[in-house]
Formats: sequence, structure tokens, C-alpha cells
Amino acid sequence: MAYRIALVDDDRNILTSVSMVLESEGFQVTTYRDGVDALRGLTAEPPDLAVLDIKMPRMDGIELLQRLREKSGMPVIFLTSKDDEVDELLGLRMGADDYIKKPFSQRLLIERVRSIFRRIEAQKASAASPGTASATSLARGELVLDPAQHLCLWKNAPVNLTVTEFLIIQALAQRPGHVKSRDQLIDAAYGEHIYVDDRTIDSHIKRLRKKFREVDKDFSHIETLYGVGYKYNETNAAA
Amino acid sequence: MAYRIALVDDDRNILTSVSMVLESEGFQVTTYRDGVDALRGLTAEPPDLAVLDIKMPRMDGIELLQRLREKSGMPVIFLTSKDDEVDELLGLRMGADDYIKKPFSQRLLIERVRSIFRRIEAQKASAASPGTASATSLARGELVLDPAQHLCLWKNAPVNLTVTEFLIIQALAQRPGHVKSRDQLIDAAYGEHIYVDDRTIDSHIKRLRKKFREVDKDFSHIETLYGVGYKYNETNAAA
DNA sequence: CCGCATTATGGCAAAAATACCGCAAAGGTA
DNA sequence: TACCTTTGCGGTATTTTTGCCATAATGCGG
Repeated sequence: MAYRIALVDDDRNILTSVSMVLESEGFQVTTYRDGVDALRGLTAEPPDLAVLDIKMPRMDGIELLQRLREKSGMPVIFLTSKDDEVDELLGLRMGADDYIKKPFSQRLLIERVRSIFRRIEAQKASAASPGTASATSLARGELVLDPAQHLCLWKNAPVNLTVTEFLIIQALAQRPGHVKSRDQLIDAAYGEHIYVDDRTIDSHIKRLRKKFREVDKDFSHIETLYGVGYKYNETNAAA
Repeated sequence: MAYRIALVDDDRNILTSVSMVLESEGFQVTTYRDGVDALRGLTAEPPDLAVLDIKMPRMDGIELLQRLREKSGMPVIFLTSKDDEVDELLGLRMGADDYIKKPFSQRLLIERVRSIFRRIEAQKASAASPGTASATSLARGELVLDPAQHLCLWKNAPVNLTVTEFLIIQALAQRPGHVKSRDQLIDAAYGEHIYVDDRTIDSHIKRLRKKFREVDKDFSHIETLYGVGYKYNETNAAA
């Protein structure tokens, strides 16, 4: 279930480059080249997040946001070129969730976008009634993972995981019995444009094992494959 | 299996310092001092990644990339000195994978480089195992080998192999009944540019036979061809 | 059966990979 | 602001793997 992001900018180059980046991260991107078009599109089919340039012909980003806010509370990130535009944003504080100064790195952009969606997930989690399995949830034998609720159950007992831990166990449980290299797990947990050390994965695996053991002393479903990576087994490791 | 990186910059200091950093991370680095040389070198022997300075005499990085793109899709990272160069990149974005502003920290550079290679590995992995049965998995009679799961079964019993052992049995099982010389097995297990002693293969064969015998006392499918090498037989050796 | 060449195998120390402690930085919250 | 949680990573202990040696065993040609 890919998030949908609307991108509004009058610079076609930025439009294509940014949307490429976002799409490479698995988001579904719709682009608009000016505020008027965008207002129509965004109203007709609201995305999960809007990324707006401030300076645009016909209708600038700020006016666009004000119009949007009449109808919708969708998250918004602004793109700004100048510091005084930032000031303006801060002064007005009219409901933007974040802003990014041009020029910006892919990494920064993705960081901001992901943080927005993390926040949304968190809200969903607290809002959702427990017991309702959402569409994206995962039930692998005794393990239940529901990203929407940020819920992890082991043999029906809740396991309290942090965001990173959740992403890692999710990646592992996606394919029980299959090895994931540390690099693959880094991609799954952080996205492709962020580097963390291999050993950091070890730490998270350690914490995961510990938390599962707190619920089930004999938990040993996360297996180390020496020289390869880790894998999640549905059946407990015997030998 | 070291990744090969080409580094192109007219500043000799940067050339040496950066290549030292990369080499210390285990990468194999080739350097070029201008775009014309680089184009020739990169075309003749394409590396796994190119790191290009933008501002260079004779041919700048942007032109170099365009020329490269005519032939190759190798990943590219740009080095830039000025913000307006960044703008240009963001706008044009003609196939560069990332950019780094000078001056940059060693850590940042490594971060970017590793992220590129993670992506490559990820693609390899997903290409290798799209469904449940990975394309490269092998079922030869009673022997089952699945690299994606790092799984080895003999008569449905799991055999716990190390990476090297796995690579060797894989090479042997690829063509049952066909001899592989020790040199061929070394290539298969270590890559072509690493030297280990012939007798080392004997050791691995020893360990393989032992591990298989632990599961099946009468296992004798790995046959020695005196003076030639080893081969894997589907039917047990009748001798 | 003999002598030479090749292989099998147990053992071992070095190397490689991993587990995990503890801390400090980062981020969020009240 | 101060406080709490999360997180990444340095560093060390531990485990696993691995290459190779020395010796015994086996194969091969005569």
C-alpha cells in the first residue's frame, strides 16, 4: 500500500528529479506544474502528502495551502529558495508540517517525507481499535505484525518494539526461512539512501531477541547465518 | 569480491586522500586526472561505481557522464564545489545517483558509496529470488540447494554448511557427473582473483563429506578423480 | 610388490564474523 | 528547559570459520 504524494513545482527539472527520488523509495507520485492545477487535483483526489514549491506562477504555494486548508488537513512540506520565505512560513505558521530549503539532498527530502509518514502511522496506531487487523498486517504463525497499529504480538502477547526494531522484524518475517543480509535489513529499516554500520543491525537483533525472550524464554526464531545474515524461522530452531 | 571504484578529479590531493579512504574500506580504486583519460579508461574497463568531479580541465564531469551514459549505466556520484553546481545537477539530473559537496567528510563519502552498493546488492537479491522457489535454487535428486535461504537439504534433512562449503557443493552439484578441478572450485568459491592453496579444497571436501555423513552414514556422492579433481554424482558411487 | 604421486584427515592457530555492554548523541515530550 | 526513550556505534569478548601443515592412507605405473 504505497503512500501517494503530490508534488507541485513550476520547475520541470525539479519535478522530474524529485519524483524520481520519491518513486525510487516506493511512493506513488503525482505532479502539478502550478498552483491552480494543483488545487483542482488535490481537491479531487487528495494524496497522503503534498510537497509544494512556494514560488509559483498563477498561485503560489502559500495561497495554495490556505485554499487546501479550507477543505483538508493533509500534511504539507514546503520547498523554499530563500531564507526570508522561511521566515514568512514560520511567521504565518499556517499549517505546513515541514519545509525544505533548496537546494536539498535526496537524503534530506526522504528523511522529511518518511518522518511525516511515521507521524501518520503513529496517529493511526493510537486511533485504530485494537483487534481490528488492518490490511497490511502480517500473521506468520505465532507472530503477528500490524504496521498500522505498530503492533507486535508473539503468541498473543504484546511485544513492545521501537520503530527500527519493528521494521527489521517486519523485513525478516516477510519471508520466513529466507536469509536477509545486513545490507538488506538496512535498506528495509532506513531506506536506501542512509548509511549505518553493519554492526548496528547486530544491536537491533540483540534487542529484538531480548524483547521476544522477555515474553517467551525459549524464543529462538531469529537465526544467525554466519557470514550471510539473519533469517526468521516459523518453527523454533531445534539444533 | 571487492567492488571497483573509479575516481576522477584534477586535484591530486583529493585523488590520493579519497582513494586512501576508499581503499581502507576494502574497495579497489582506479584514479584518473581528467575527463578525457577517464572516458577512455571507464569505457575500456567499467568499474562498479564512478566518482566524478564536476569541474575539470579538458572535459568536465557533466559532459563525461553524458558520454558514459551513451554506453553504460554504471552508478555515478558527483563531487561539487558550489551550490549553483548543485542546482544544475538537481535540475538536470541526467543519471547521477548522488552528489557530494566539497569539502566533505570521509564518513559522508563512505556513506554514499556504500548506499550505492547496497542498492546494487538489493537488486541482485530481488532478481535472484522473485518467488518462493528462487531461480538459482537447485534440486538434484536427493540434494536441495537454495542460496536464497542458504539452505542445504540431503534427503530432506538439513545440512548445516558454511558459506565456502555451500559455494563448493553448489559448484559441484551444478553439473552432476562432471569433474571440477580444484582450480575451478577455487574460482567458484573465492572469485577469480584470490589465491588459496589447492590442498585447501581438500579440507573443504573433507568437511563437506563429514557433514553429509552426519546426516547419511553411507553418503559417498562426492567422488575423487585421482589427479583431476572432484565430482558430484547423483547416484551413490558403486565403485 | 615397490616407489612415487596424490589424496584423506586430524589438528591448530590465525582470521573473520558475531554478540553484547555501555555510552553519548539525537529526537521527542512534558 | 529538563527528562526520557531511542539509536548508532566503539570496543571487547566470544564464537565460527578457514587455510594449511604433518602424517597416514590410498592410488597408480611398472
